[in-house]
Amino acid sequence: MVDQLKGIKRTDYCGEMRRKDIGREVTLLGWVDSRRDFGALIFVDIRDRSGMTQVVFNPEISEEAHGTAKQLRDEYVIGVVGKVVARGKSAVTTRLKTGEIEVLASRLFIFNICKTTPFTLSQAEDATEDKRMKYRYLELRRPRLQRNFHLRHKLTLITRNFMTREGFIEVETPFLTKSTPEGARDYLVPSRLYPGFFYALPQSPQLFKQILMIAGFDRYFQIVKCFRDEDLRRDRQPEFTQIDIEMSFIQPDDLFEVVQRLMAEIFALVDKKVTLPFPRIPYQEAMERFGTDKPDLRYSMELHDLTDLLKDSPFQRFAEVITAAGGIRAIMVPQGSVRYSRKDIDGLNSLVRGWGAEGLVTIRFMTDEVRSPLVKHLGEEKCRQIGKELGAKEGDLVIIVAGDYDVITESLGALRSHIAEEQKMFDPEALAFAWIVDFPLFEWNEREGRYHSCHHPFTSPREEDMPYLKSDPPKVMARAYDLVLNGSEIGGGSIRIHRIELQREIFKILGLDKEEVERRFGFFLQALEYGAPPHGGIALGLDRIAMILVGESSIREVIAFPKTTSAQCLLTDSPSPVPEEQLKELFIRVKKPETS
RNA sequence: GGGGUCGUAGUUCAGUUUGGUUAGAACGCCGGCCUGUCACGCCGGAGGUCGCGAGUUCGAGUCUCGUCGGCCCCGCCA
Repeated sequence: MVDQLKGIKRTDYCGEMRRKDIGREVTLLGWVDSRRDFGALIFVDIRDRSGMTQVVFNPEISEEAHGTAKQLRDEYVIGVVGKVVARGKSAVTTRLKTGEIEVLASRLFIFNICKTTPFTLSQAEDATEDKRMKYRYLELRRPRLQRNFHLRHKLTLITRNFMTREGFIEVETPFLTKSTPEGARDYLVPSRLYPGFFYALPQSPQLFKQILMIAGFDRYFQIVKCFRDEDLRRDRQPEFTQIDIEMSFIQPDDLFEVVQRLMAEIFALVDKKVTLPFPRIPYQEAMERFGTDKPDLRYSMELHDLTDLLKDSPFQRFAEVITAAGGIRAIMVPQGSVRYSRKDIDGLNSLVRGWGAEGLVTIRFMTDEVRSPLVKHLGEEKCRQIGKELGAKEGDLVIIVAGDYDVITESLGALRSHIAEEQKMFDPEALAFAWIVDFPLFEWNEREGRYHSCHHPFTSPREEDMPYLKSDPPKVMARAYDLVLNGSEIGGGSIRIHRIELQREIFKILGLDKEEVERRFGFFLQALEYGAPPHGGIALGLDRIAMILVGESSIREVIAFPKTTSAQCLLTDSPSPVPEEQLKELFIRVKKPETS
């Protein structure tokens, strides 16, 4: 019933045969993608990782092969021996890359059968995501994911080759390492040999790569898994891959230059041209213009400040906001008055409310008419003036939000990307890179009543801001930078602190006492004392880059075995309980949460 | 932790607004016919815990409450 592989060897991949192969005898090994049975004549599309070929079973060629082909079902694993022939003129198809030829089968082997699959592989119609994850091996068999992982492979290969050519060497750093909680939640690994002690999986190899600089490697990189026990998102998984880079004796420009060329090589994989250098936008400016620190620059629709224009407003609500030191900001949606109905605008309104804003006010610029609730408060002339300020023309829509400065900025930022997405206001194939620079070094944490590092505590302040370190910490800018692509943060890094005095001072400002610093970072501070060179680096999110490279909207599509948004693996059913014995060995007793 | 949304045949979905006879369609699956299909076609057939659990009701896929799961977002992600 089922054949042995014996000496059967593949001569060709299914997707690679062309006219030039006509006349050859080939052996193909793969899966049945679909079967069309005409009784005497049977057509089977055989698929492997390269693509598909149509195989014809004709009893006049081989009675036996034809008889066996009767039994074939979707996803059976088969081998076909046959002759490559030209298709008849009317039978040529553009459906397949191999559409000019077909294989006339003389022998057919069935290596394995297959149960009826829980979803149809050969059709684009998508199964629900939990099914696709439970049967991940079937999902991965589909051409779309095959392509994603082939591209991801090329991405890592290009990166390794490029970095090597640039003089970087890849050094592995430990996965079982020290917990340094000041950041994301750690994944912990219990130590068997030291009861009650734990390793932590690295959130990033940050300190190791800095130590490698101290060790004189000069240029390091690593394609490395990182682990963060935080909630998941479309572009966030608990384990993810970084292209981790560190360089000695550099300024940010030296790093930007290398990373930009790497990006150009990566996106050349999909024949996309990357314009160098990438624009640089200070953090503050990004917030003001786009309402986010990771702006999507494929479209404009920038935020405009109307606070000055409306500062003597007769409209009471606006006056109140301004008195309360808030602001009034707006965006202009081209043809928004045409595209958005009243009801649609209600939807946008609840979106900004979700961001904490009180609500939005619109001005619709119609033919010879301005329609807005503001007309009766401000007059038509003032509304037209607002329109002019934002460059609104007939058919356009101005959306105004007033209130607390941060709230209106962020909610308009969210609105901006929501509208652009919904109205398809940009070329999805475009690439818009930018460096976001001049981040503040610290941010005030209300809950803990102390400063936190915006980036991480090893980030160097700007030289010119050093005087404010003690007197006015929020004023200090960091030598930190993010790399943004199409509204995604795909990397972040900084010039590091390499002098121990400064490092100690930063810890002090962060409110960490000396003992605590010693316990957590002592090993690192000690290293800094032994000739640490000036250095800096970046970590690039490989999964996010891969996602954009292949054109997916979730990194799950570029991770072979991803987890659900509740951090489970539906394929292996992890996490799962472990036998008592195993826990005992680790000196662990589990205390289950109270179920109320 | 919070908000939204989805859950009906193997799969994708309709039916839920306004409770009412035997829960439908397409694809897939099983059997039969077919020598140029590629969304093959034609004939016939099987297939349902309407996510799960309570409740309201003479009667629940439909209403209420709870719960589980997928996805999206906020918080979180140095």
